[in-house]
Amino acid sequence: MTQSNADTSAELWLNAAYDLLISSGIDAVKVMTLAKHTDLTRTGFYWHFKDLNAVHECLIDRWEDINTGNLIARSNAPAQTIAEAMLNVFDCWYDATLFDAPLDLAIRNWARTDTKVKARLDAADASRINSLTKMFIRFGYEPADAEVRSLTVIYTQIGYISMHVTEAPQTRLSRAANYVALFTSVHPTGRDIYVFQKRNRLEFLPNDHLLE
Amino acid sequence: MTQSNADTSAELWLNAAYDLLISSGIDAVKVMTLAKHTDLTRTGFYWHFKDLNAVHECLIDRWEDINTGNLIARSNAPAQTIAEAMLNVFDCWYDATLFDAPLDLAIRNWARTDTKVKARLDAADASRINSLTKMFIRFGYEPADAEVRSLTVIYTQIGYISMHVTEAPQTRLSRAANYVALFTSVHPTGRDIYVFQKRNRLEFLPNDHLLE
DNA sequence: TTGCAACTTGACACATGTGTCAAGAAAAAT
DNA sequence: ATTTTTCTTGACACATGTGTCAAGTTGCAA
Repeated sequence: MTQSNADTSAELWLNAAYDLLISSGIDAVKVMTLAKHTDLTRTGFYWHFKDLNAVHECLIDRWEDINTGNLIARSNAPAQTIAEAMLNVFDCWYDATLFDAPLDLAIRNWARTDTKVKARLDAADASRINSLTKMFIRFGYEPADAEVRSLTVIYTQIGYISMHVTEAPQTRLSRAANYVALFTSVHPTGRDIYVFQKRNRLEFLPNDHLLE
Repeated sequence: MTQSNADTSAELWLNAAYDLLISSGIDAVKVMTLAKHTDLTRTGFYWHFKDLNAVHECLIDRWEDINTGNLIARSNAPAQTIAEAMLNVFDCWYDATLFDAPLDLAIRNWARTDTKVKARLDAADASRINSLTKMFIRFGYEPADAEVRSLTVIYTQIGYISMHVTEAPQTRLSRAANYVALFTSVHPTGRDIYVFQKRNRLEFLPNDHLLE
């Protein structure tokens, strides 16, 4: 599935590495295994990459760019209210192109055994929390309060991923409003939810009554 | 730390395997590595165990006995009210001898790559949920409702473990009442909390006003 | 003191994995 | 038409890991 849109064969190798990392963890990402999955020869790998570690670096870079990158970008998106700002961040959990949850989980498992990865994960978590904290502060929250709220957002999201929860789209959407209320202590307006729903191309459910 | 109370050297091997599983995952549990950690020789391992797989089985058995075993036992403990029954189950999250959270997490990661372990994990989860569901049903909950509540209990707990959350004892205790209320829709009495607190030898906080 | 349980030492055969190298083949670019 | 990029084939040296075996040691126990 991921191999389909590969321009170069370097991307083929990378995509195979990505698939294996997601499905079986970093210990499964081996040159021999990658060769089987790409239908290329083992030695050809070394034409593209110095060694296995080079691919490892690429995987972490991809994760950092997509996940931490987009989370920070969404927390800096312009908004009139904190509810609107929070829903901007929520895009990450509703749009798979903005936040790769399986990759985040795989990186977290990898970090359990690799100190270098652990260091980059800790740095990423710190900058994610920092960016969210700044968002809350922009909307008038006290710094200490803002940080606790940011931690709660991050913890809840990581817990959700770890549990591999699968909810029906309706369930997910209906909960979004509750989570916003929980995290910000401000109830999103019907308009906020409508815009969020439309932006994420979620199914239109019979909840137009939410509109003001 | 775990090696201290080992009677036989078979237990020494098992404890080393346990420590490695917890800290670095099942891929780190190798005969050579175990030999280094036990200060025994590699070949001596085969005097006690048929092969590596035998130790793997022992680890899963230990996990099943302690975690699934105690969870089911606590959900069957006698209680007057559902709040009391729920707090009986909560003992597992507050008493490390009743439920080994790091082991549960390690087994869950292992199950991601090993289908046999996945099968045993699924079976364990099913019987945990089944036992909790029966508990709710005993106290008059509708079967469908009882199952959703059981799932919520399990999911919350697994999420908590996955996040490696560390809370101050006061925080943990104060949240227990909230969780009971959330899971059962019944507020525990001051007496319930007092008994739970005493049973788990938690610090006595200035909350005697909770008593009826 | 005899014997067994609990090891150690050192070897062997085997599998899987890494990284390198030399000699090519196939296709695309110039 | 020739060069360059993108590979393949097959080999080599090496490391790490598994499982087995033969022969010897150590310490406790009957």
